[in-house]
Amino acid sequence: MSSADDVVDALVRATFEVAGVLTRIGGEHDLSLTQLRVLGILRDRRARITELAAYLGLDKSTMSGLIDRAQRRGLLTRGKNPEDGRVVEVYMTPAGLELAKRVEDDIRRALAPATGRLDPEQLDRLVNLLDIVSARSPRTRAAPGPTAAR
Amino acid sequence: MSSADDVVDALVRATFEVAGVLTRIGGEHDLSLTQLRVLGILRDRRARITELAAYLGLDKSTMSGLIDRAQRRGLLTRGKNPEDGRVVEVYMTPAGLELAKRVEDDIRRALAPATGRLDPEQLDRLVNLLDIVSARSPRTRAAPGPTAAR
DNA sequence: GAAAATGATTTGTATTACAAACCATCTTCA
DNA sequence: TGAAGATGGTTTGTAATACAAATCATTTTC
Repeated sequence: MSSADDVVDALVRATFEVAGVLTRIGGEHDLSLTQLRVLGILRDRRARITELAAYLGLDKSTMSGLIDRAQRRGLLTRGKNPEDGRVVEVYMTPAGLELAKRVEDDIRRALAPATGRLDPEQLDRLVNLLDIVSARSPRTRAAPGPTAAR
Repeated sequence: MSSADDVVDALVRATFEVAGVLTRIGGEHDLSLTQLRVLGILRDRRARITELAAYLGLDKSTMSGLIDRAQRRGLLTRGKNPEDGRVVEVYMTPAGLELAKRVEDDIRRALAPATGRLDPEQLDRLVNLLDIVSARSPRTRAAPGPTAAR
């Protein structure tokens, strides 16, 4: 059985490919891959430093610096937690949200040639398969209709 | 149509997940994600500095340093090109090949829980879909037999 | 209320990355 | 042929990323 090996190859290849696109698009907005992720996470919620660090698998000191620079650029803000004086909550500024939206659009545009090679059924299948791989199954989709057999 | 958006989400999520695994496994062997890629590329062929840089989307000066450190660790070697005195060819040492193999095994092991959630047919489908996304279609597989409909 | 734990920042060091300047080796072509 | 330009790498300088250890401030625990 070579499929198990093949899928690792394919996953790794796709990973580097997508990561390359993300790095390029991020770079066009002066954002590193990590900063891109931070913006992505903070798009719809605030989070504390340690929480972000744990989620991204980074040291809290690394996170501190990352937040510093993004804050200096006016993309996000540090706030206090009224319940616990030690905690720092991070959330996006309007400018940050604006940038995040632009970047997201660019990413969709940049990946369109790749995803565009798939027909709707294949798209659906790929989403489902990736969700399984990411241990996110099953996806709560907009259309709860008859999704391909699973 | 939300599939086109969903697939970007799924791809990005899977990318960060796989990249996280690669970063972790690499780290266990004191290898950055980039160094991991370099080893992966040089596993079965030699390459010149500029070639590697172009392939990885890095500056040649970055590549130079990367090679420096890997060479200092005894993982790879710089050689001359007899046809063109300017060119530096890079290739793995036995120790580098050894390490690359160990890392690859570890990566397969680390991804096994994720890929293991797929049955053989799903594995096959995922490989094919990812290959299409990576503009690599169709894959020349070990088993040229009746692959699932495409 | 002192000691321990927690959340974040600071400091120091290595790596990654880019750009510009530089050196050596081809290539071109006058 | 021999100077000018192009090409392939390295060096140097700077910034960002990342970790670890030390530090500071604020809870929590006993």
